[in-house]
Amino acid sequence: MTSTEAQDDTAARSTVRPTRQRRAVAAALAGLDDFRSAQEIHDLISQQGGSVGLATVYRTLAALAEAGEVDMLRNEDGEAVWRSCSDAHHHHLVCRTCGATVEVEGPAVERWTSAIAREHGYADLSHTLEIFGTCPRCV
Amino acid sequence: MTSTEAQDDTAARSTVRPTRQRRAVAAALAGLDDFRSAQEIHDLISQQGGSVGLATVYRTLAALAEAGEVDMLRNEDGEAVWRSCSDAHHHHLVCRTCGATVEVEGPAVERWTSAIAREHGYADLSHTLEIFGTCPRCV
DNA sequence: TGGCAGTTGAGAATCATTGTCAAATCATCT
DNA sequence: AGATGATTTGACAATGATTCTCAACTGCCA
Repeated sequence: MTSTEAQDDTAARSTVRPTRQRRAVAAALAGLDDFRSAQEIHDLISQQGGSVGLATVYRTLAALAEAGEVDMLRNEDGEAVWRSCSDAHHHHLVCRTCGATVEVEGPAVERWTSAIAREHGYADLSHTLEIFGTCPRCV
Repeated sequence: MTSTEAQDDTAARSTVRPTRQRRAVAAALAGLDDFRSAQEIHDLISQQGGSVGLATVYRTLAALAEAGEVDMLRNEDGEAVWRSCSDAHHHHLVCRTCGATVEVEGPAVERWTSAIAREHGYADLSHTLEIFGTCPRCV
């Protein structure tokens, strides 16, 4: 990836086709505002009468994450969970119990991580920052 | 767990026995300064002539992590990796290639996360913050 | 020195995630 | 409409990490 994002002549053809399945996954995500596992999203689609293979759900989620349309993070059990998100770089405040999520931004943190990394000569940075807690509704 | 952490009269006996296996794991960790997977630690012990079951390595690492003597985090592949650590709360700057790690502290970040969480009414907080990059030695 | 709670290990069992590959779909060209 | 080649899908196998099971083993203290 990251190479021929092309749209030349031949090899062009954006490749990513908006199929029924992909739309189903996107729709399921759109109807949620908390992080869910691939299994849960798969089940959700089934419950709503849809039918999409689990493997396809994984593939679609991976593609969406790659495209920056959804965020993927690992809950405290190490399981991958997804959620649709805004474009800008941000982090999350996630309820450990119900999954309710708040997107938060921390420019200062971004600056801090860059500074620390630079200070130690690390390049090609990335970072993870998630806050877990119990939301007000879960007492 | 989380129940009878007791230390009364009878049931007392700190329970955790320093066995050959546990010492081997601790020793292996002591000889490292970067994050390693349970498998790697297991292999390392074997290479040094020791013999400890993989399940035991997992159990010991979990116990050490619980006791706060080692840090456990998930690398970008979602695999759990461990490393001996200092007592104080801190975060890590980890080389994506060789695993070289720098412990870093960020009082400001701690304050920020608390403030954000409080602001949204979240309680019983915890957070993860890891910085990944390529260390100077790995270009 | 015995007895027992705490431990261990080998292998089975889970479980999330990814790979395989033939069948189904699509977009486009005739 | 019909042919055609590329993409996508899905059922299922394959991986791989982590946990569970349970009989055998071992520190420890009386």
